[in-house]
Amino acid sequence: MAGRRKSSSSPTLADVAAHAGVSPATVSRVLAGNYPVSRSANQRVQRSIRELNYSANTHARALAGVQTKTIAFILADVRGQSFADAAHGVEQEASRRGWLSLIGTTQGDSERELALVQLMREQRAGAVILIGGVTNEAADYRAKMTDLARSLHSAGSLLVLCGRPPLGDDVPTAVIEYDNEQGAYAMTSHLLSQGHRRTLFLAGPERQSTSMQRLAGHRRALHDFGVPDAPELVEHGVFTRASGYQLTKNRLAAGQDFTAVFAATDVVAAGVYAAAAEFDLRVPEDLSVVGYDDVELAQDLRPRLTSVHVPYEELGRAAAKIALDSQHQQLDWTGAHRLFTTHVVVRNSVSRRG
Amino acid sequence: MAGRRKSSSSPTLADVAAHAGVSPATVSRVLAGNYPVSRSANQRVQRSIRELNYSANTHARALAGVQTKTIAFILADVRGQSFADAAHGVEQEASRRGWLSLIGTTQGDSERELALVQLMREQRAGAVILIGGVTNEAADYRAKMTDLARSLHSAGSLLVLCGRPPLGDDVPTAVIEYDNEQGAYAMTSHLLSQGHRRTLFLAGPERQSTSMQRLAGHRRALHDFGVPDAPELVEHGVFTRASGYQLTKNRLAAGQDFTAVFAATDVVAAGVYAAAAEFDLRVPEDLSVVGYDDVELAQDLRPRLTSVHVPYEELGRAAAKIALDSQHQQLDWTGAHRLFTTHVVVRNSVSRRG
DNA sequence: GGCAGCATAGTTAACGTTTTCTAGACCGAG
DNA sequence: CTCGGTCTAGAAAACGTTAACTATGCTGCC
Repeated sequence: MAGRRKSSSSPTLADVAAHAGVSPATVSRVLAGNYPVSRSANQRVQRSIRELNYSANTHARALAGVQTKTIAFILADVRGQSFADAAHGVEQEASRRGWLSLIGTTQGDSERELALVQLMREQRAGAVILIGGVTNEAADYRAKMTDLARSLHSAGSLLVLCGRPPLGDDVPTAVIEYDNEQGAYAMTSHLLSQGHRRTLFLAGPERQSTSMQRLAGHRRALHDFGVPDAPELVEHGVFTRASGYQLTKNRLAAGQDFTAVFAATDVVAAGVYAAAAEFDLRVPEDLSVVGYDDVELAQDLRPRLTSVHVPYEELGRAAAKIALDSQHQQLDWTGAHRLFTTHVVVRNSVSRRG
Repeated sequence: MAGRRKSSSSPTLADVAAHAGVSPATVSRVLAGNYPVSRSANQRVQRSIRELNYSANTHARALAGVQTKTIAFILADVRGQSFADAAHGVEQEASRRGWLSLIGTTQGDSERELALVQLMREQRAGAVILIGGVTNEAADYRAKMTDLARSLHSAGSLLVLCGRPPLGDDVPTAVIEYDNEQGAYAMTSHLLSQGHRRTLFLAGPERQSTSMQRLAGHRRALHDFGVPDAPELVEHGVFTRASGYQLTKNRLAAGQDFTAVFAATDVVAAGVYAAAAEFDLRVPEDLSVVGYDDVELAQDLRPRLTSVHVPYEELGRAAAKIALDSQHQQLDWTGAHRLFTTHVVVRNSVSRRG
């Protein structure tokens, strides 16, 4: 039992100092390079660092007041193309400025989401970007997230909400949204203009904001074109290929009573294609299909998928930019609210009807 | 100048203690729940925590010796389906055990990769998982990564190499690989058995391990079938759709002298499809195409893409499992070497020739 | 009624940095 | 030569926790 120190622990700054025959302060100075150190001392320290394979302890450093330039990006699932694109945008902008970005995933669980934000706050991240619709609108969730936003803000950090509704006017966050309602409106208008009067809408989860907004846009377009509301033409599922496949398959098995399918997401549309193929329905001759997000996949589906383009990568870059500006240049982006527009990209998955 | 403390900083444990009228130790005990605290003190502390909106400082905590249950997963680009799947596997396994997983991206830059591993080591991550082929085999890179592996190991952590070659027998890492050479061998054998004698191989970067392994398997199969080596039938690019598209387009413009294309990756194959369509070539009648990875996209391409299946998600789970076991149960996984097998999934993108 | 033992509480020394503050040494100028 | 300055270097006080010690009432037992 030779002392309490674990034999496996890393060398500390003090170890390096002892090895080099200088004081800890000098080592720290060599590391930081913000204070004159004599040539000889500098060299000895450098050598000791190399020989001991020393690496500074971030925690101690952070505790002593040095900001760790880290920005957190939180999403439901990395496997979704759209948010992966956004993550890439964040990463791009962050690394351009010498910041590190870390990605955390929630699996759509709002508990996990709260826990992650909480953790990032504890880790004193420079900013936390939350992307993706919010599912659980329980007052409890809102209250907790509001607390976290305030807490982050008062710690000099910033919560950026991306693609989700603001928490409230008095909550210190920046908000970046893209137009779900308008995009869906435009897409449904397109379908209607092509003569489609009965469109199956494959929505996402029933209480999910993105899903609800897209559905709302769809409904508004129907209304504006004087097409009666048909609740039986809306199905709720999740944003996966399997969900799109299963839902469509069930509908087709029950007898097709629609000429088009508006999938809430491109990957859901891929599932629709698969189901249609199983029933020997040709797209778009027998069934028109449209999606949302306009990810790369939309161009690989045959026929190419008509979709609503969302500039995810740019969205991510913008979020990172706001987050980092609020840090660096002391600009106050709190309360900033940006809205990205979306537009329909017409390809070959819609036929003319009527 | 009222004191040095930033007015915007978070409340500390001491603040909570003062507010609740107890000592810091008591607050810490309430938080940790590992020591008896009277009912009344407990309640007062809980209230103070809520009222001050207190959140513990991870850095201080970590410094005091509490392990932050964090595992890092480092890859080139989140936008790639395959590694995103692996990331999901890691995340699944980690969260199942109450660990947090963080994802960092390198953009294929080995400098950034080293920096990230270094950072994770500084952050005292419980384990670091590195996935994806290694590009830069410069001795310098190997030396530095070896140092980091040793350093992580001596700090009680573990470096897990996933889908990349080991650093050496005496370097303390765990290695998980999937068979690139064998998979490519099997795929090329399949093409040969269908009568294809001239196959364009779209490799990845020239010095990238995954790319080189797949190419090696391809070559070995050619050799075993007595097909002469044709260096002009190998093109190097990157693992993106755009790269596959451009390379194929150039080749087709120069005059087609091959009956099949073996794309190093499914998304590269998607680019091949696009280029073929532009030249009015039907797949597979005019041109056979195969890929590697077997991501979801392979089923959405038309015709469905024949590909080599790699169990990425399982790979991620296995990596996380090893990483966490080495932490929790004190098992020593150093030196572990697991090899996942791959297999050809035959779909409709290959026609019979000759 | 003194005292072991228990349930609580507080004190204080880490943990590994950074950063003020203090202090020697050396230098040229008056 | 003595006196401001300029360079370097070290000492020591943070930073916010945790955990090992101490300390204080009590309870109940001989």
